Amino acid sequence: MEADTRSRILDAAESLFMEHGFDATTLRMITAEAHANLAAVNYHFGSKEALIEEVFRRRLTWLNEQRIAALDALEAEAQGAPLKPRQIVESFFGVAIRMAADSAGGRTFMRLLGRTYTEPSEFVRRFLAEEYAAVIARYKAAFFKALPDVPQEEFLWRFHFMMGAMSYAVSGADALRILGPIDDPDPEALYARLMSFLIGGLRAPLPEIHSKPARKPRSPRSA
Amino acid sequence: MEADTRSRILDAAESLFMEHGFDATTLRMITAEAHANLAAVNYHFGSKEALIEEVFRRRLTWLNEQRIAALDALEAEAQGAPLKPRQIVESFFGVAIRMAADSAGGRTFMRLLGRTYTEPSEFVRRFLAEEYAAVIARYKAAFFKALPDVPQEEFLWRFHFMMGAMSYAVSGADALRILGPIDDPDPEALYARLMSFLIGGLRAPLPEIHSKPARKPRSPRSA
DNA sequence: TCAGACTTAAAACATCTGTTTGAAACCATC
DNA sequence: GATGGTTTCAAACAGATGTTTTAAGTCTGA
Repeated sequence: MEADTRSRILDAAESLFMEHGFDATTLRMITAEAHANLAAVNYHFGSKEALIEEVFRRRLTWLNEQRIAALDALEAEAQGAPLKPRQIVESFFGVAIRMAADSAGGRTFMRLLGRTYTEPSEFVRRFLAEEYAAVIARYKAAFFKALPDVPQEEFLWRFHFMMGAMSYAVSGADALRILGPIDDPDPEALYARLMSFLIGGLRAPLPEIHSKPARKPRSPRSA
Repeated sequence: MEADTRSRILDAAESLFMEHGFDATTLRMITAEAHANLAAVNYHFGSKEALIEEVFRRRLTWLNEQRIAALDALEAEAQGAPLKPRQIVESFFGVAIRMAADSAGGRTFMRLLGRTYTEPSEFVRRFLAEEYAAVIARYKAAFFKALPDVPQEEFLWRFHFMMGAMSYAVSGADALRILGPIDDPDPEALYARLMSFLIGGLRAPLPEIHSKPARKPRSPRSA
């Protein structure tokens, strides 16, 4: 019934990081929830930083392997022809949404991951960049091939926007409470909704960019 | 040149919160950057929590007033007719993007705000919900009137996705580094890009949702 | 000018932080 | 049963944290 100490610590840390953030979560909170001794974190992982990295690694590696495998399958089937944008979007974000639908721990992890992209802490961002390097390169190439008429810079921003929408999608009802009461999402419906929105945004007409700066209202400096 | 202590503390706190997050930013870091005594924070604001709230309040109040004023103007001009979705989106997110374009402190603040929507800390979320209550109610009403064919729940999710995209848009190049090197955005170009994406997503075809009575996630086929 | 409020300053407060220590407990293998 | 490596445990560590205290400065208005 009880997993080993190492796994219990990872589960507790994942959940608590999600709930309180990295800095506000103390090792004492983690070890208490994991029914482990305080020293166990430093024994099994070496430091709190190393624990944070391991919390991400154990799921993120699998997640990105799934993404690459999905892209491999699509490209094999296409036999060198460009993929449809929708296929690429679905394979990248679909894997994530499916993981978020996993009640076990995937949901907690995806919500944690979503808010970590914009995490201030430098070492976390560097770590994420490394973990993502391979999969991002593959998907960038696939998108550029699928949308040759879209300038690269333009597309990168759209991809960035899509990540933002996805992040909020999995962060779910918590942040949505600002907008008012809403049902907890059925994963299938959430997936359909997000895909529809993402494809709509991705395929939107390219913006006309004027160089002339518009007048802006003055914001308050101090009060 | 030097503002008073209170303002210097607010500016320093805003910048440091943005860079390191709330918990990792200590009062000693803030007062050092503000060239103020450590006790000044508790003297002027009462506590660290109250300081955090004041950092948001001084700009957020103004921001949401601008939003309501923009909506007032649009609705006066329309004389009771529904607004165009694009107008509503532009007035809500345009104000924010314009504030983010302000080099003084608005940019720092908007980036801080963007990542705070998903902030774990309970008291911050409650505070934001209160600050947003009025403006959200107004915009919800305007959107429902402009898009009567879109179910309310559907729209709330799309609004949520839009907030996510906007949050990532202003968080900007930092998070984008994961995707690879990219120029720091010209505010006008960023505004045009985001608007194009948001409108595309908002106007996307409604997803076909195989309705929700299925409580079981991951059930591949059911009615 | 002097009193009284407001503001700054230095130091100390109790508490909490991540980490380390050294000994006990466990557990498979001989 | 003894051995040696692995894992747990309670206790302590040095340092940092938000907050409070007490005293000194600064400004304003009569």
